[in-house]
Amino acid sequence: MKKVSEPTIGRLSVYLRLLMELAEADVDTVSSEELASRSGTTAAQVRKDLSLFGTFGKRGLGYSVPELVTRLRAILGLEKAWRVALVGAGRIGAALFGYENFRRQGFNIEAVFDTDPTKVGQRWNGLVVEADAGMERVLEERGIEIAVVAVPARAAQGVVDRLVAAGIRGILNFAPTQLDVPAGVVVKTVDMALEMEGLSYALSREEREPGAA
Amino acid sequence: MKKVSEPTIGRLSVYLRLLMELAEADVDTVSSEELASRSGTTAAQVRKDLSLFGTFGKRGLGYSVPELVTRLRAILGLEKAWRVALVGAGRIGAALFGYENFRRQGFNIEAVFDTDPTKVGQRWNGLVVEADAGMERVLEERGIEIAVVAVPARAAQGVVDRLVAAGIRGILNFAPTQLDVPAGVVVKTVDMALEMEGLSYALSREEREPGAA
DNA sequence: CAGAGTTTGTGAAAGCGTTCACAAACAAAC
DNA sequence: GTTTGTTTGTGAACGCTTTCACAAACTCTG
Repeated sequence: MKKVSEPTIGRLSVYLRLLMELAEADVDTVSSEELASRSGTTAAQVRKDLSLFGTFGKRGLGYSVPELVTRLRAILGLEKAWRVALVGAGRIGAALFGYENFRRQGFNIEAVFDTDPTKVGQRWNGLVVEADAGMERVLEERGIEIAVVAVPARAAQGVVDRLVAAGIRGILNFAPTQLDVPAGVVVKTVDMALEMEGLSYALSREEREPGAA
Repeated sequence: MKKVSEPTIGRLSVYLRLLMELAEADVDTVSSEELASRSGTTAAQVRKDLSLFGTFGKRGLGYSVPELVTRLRAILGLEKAWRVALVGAGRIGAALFGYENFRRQGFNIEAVFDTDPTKVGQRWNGLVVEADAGMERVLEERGIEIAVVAVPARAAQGVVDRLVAAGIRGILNFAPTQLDVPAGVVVKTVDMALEMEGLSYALSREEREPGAA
């Protein structure tokens, strides 16, 4: 199998989302052109992305929506339900916990941890917030596979070290900090401040040299 | 001025964050090597990134921390305070509202909007949640420059159209959907589900072909 | 069933971003 | 002041991703 880039995987997720909408609307066939225009890319890009994983289309017709949904879900590993733990029961943690699109794709939050004694013991939608101290044991007991880190930046590396030691190999990080993990552990960072600074740059730039962007 | 890529801007933000920490610790000089190892990139990359905007270093010595902080803040447009509106007073909106790193870099949330009548009128840290209907007027009155869209996906495009019509040219989008905007308007999307699916892909892949990643 | 019209899959070309490698510039030591 | 050691700035090479372009494969119509 050829090498697959990060951006490609991101686009596959986008295609999948669109395809599920199309399936909902009982559309049964879609062209690369249609998919491209709805996802903000080009038809050639769509075909290249898909061709990395097999040949799913029919020439002269396009792609079968239900089939492509199935294929993409398989490719992205979304056929199983993932067991997820949330570390940090602050506002970001709460937002994530309530995020619909999470559960819908099979990411089930099955544990919530925090250090704050006033938060420990609270019920979140039927799930009890647990003390940070017992984290390793709970991760093991519940077979957690993915952790979401939503703690302050200065605490993040420590948490991550513990998660890695406990066997977690996938981490979604919200702390605005560089994390070091051993090979074999995957970290994705969501950095809102970074995105805002990207906006700031683009807007300042337009004021300085109009029409440049 | 040469063309500057998205990834470069992202790295500049990271460098700035590190430099502010160094400044806090009264470090006054830093090498590209040091900056690189702390930000997870290479020394050559750091120098290339910075060289796009001028020559800030001293050969044989490195970069002056305070000077580079100033320069980066200028480059990223962070010398001014940006007036930001939050559209959508749900959980994600609440998380963002309380996000420290936002205000610290000069992004001031000066209006919050929602359609839900039970939310309108609530006080958020001294700021009253306003009805969606009066959005355009408030944006104008308060000179809002950047909007954060934290509404359900199906409502996002409509909100964005109104924002653009009202003169907003920078949008941070949390809705998991493709947004169409005219040229000159910058949209950055933060898509948590997408990142999770990236994790799912990487983890599934490792199970199928260990050591591949 | 033949012909006209679509749409895919994919090598090849082009475009970008990263890495390399080294001369130039400076600091520090003696 | 000279030498040794360090670090920057940058053209060139490299590698990866995207775009192009078109033959092959299929549909649909009459």
